Amino acid sequence: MNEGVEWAMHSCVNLSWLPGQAVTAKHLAAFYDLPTAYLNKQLQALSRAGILSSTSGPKGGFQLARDARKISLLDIVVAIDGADDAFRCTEILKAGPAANPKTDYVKTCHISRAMRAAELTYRRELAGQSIADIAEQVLTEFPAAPQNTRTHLANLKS
Amino acid sequence: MNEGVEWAMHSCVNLSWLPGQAVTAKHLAAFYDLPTAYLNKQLQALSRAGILSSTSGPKGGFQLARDARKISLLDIVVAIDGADDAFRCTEILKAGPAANPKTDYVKTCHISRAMRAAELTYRRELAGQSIADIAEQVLTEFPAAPQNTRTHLANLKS
DNA sequence: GCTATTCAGGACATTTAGTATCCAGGTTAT
DNA sequence: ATAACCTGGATACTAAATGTCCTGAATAGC
Ligand code: SF4
Ligand code: SF4
Repeated sequence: MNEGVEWAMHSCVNLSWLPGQAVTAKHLAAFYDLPTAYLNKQLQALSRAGILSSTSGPKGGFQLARDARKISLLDIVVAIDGADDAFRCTEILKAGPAANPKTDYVKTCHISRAMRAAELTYRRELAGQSIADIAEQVLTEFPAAPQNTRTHLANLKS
Repeated sequence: MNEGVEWAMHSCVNLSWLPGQAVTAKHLAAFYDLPTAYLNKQLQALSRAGILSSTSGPKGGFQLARDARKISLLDIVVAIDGADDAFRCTEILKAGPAANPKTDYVKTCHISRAMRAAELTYRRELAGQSIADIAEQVLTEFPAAPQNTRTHLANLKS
């Protein structure tokens, strides 16, 4: 899985501590010492997916485009890593004894179906977890986290 | 995910139609028109994992090392694709405001935990499906499948 | 208007992982 | 002895992930 997924999730949690405030890609990158230009690409992907909203110009940056409760971990995975399944059925059955060009083996093959079923449970689990859920868990364990994040970012700005 | 997983699963189902019979890598490859040497590597991995047993020499080949009911889809995925999670926590928190070299973020980070939980449901689903289950489903839908597989292989031998 | 800041995104370059081939060595049935 | 077959290392090729750079467009502040 693309490493940017991790960066994106962390960045979204951080942004959830700063509602309505635009944060530049440079600052989000400096936060975890990530390559700015590359993180920027991931943020653009989140923006295209409607998870973040961006504003150009000075005082511009990124912020959550909607309530953190409405942003699931699956949303982020799909935005960064694509919607493809990990298991790719290449329909090798087309060369086997039951070959039939008209058959869609992705749907009929039982192996393909079993793998797809597993992926669906994976996605269902991720869809049930939102950025707000994560933020709430962090808040419970580390009540100072939001303030720490804000001051850390403020120090970067200096 | 490694393409060999699909080859391996298909090959295992085929082998389940021929219990106690050794089938060469060449024939298993010809069955679906796969690159022999490369499929051979996957079969070796299955062999090292104890899923297949191999015999050298003429009349040699591969066969299931244990009852197909005891071979789960997860066993095959792990043997071919490794046991690593798709989501790799690179512990970027170590560069953040709460940095603490002693902390194992893989275990403490809530994002890491959420992703791990999803992977576990994925694995549980795959662990619950065996090669025998797949073979049984195929048999129900296509009662002639085992015989077709055997004759197809026999024709390749000629 | 001018300038500095920032996002948007295409064009690369680099690195890593997946795919594929080949060969030399060991095993075994005939 | 020979031919068939697995084992595993070495190597090449290809695709994908990772990372950098540069141009262009938007915009806040002066
Ligand atoms: S998973 Fe099923 S449909 Fe896909 S290539 Fe394998 S056998 Fe064919
Ligand atoms: S899993 Fe959590 S702790 Fe680990 S690197 Fe990702 S965000 Fe940081």
